[in-house]
Amino acid sequence: MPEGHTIHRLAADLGERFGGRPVRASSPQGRFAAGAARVDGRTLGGADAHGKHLFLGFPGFPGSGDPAGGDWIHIHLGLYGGFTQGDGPPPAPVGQIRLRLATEEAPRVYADLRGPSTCELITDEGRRAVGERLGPDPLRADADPGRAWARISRSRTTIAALLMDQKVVAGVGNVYRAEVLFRHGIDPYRPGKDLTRAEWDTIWADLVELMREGVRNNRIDTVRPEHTPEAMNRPPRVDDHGGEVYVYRRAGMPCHLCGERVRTAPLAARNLFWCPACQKG
DNA sequence: GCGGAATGTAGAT
DNA sequence: TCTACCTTCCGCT
Repeated sequence: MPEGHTIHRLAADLGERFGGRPVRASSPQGRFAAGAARVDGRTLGGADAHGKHLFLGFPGFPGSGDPAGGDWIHIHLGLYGGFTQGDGPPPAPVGQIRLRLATEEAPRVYADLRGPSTCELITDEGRRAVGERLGPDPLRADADPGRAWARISRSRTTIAALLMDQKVVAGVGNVYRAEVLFRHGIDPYRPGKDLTRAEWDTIWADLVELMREGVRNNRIDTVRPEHTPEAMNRPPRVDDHGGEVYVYRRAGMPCHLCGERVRTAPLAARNLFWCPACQKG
């Protein structure tokens, strides 16, 4: 599930449902028991996302004397973590629930977190430190694409690997990297230093649009209007990811634009997908 | 029911 | 470059 759009959507949803309200926090599974106990009963100040990192903020108690005063729950979903949200009282826990959030006052809502690679309690300073390790996030208003360009333009590493490096750009995952390179006809194996500034600016602007759309729809759609199944009179994609894409997980199938077979190869520990005919630039 | 892969990353080697 | 993490879902038997 999780590329940056998923995390930003979660931050928005959790902030809307729990923000400004006292929240019961627990760890039915037990692995986050101490952290949950520390924030249990406190008011959620807000939820924030940077790249694939989610932060739930619990301001310090008034008059507690804490200098910064806050605690954050820092969550990273990893490859298969996820939230299950619902209305009403939370059901009896099923399976391994690392963190359960619930309200006791109406409207009652709950959220269960399973399988995250990270779920830890951090301070304001810790929150800042995580942010400083990450590159600009196309979904954040404070993002500076120039910071990413400074690294890309000096690097012999392939653009496909650079896009997946969270220190360079935060929030892009395997689907967005494959799709954005296809959309601009860029050979995924081109070294970063061979890109032009104009190409990078175009890629960045496209990521901003695609990922915002991803937050809105809670899924990844990258196919332009003229290439949708309806527009091209082809069958829609049928798999669990939902969205329409050009090349991601379409290895061996014909390219929607030229009919060439989509290729796949491991790159930066993941399977890269691309069309060798359309992506020669 | 089992094996494998998956929108990810840290840490060891 | 490899392994561990540890959940879900798919396809195959």
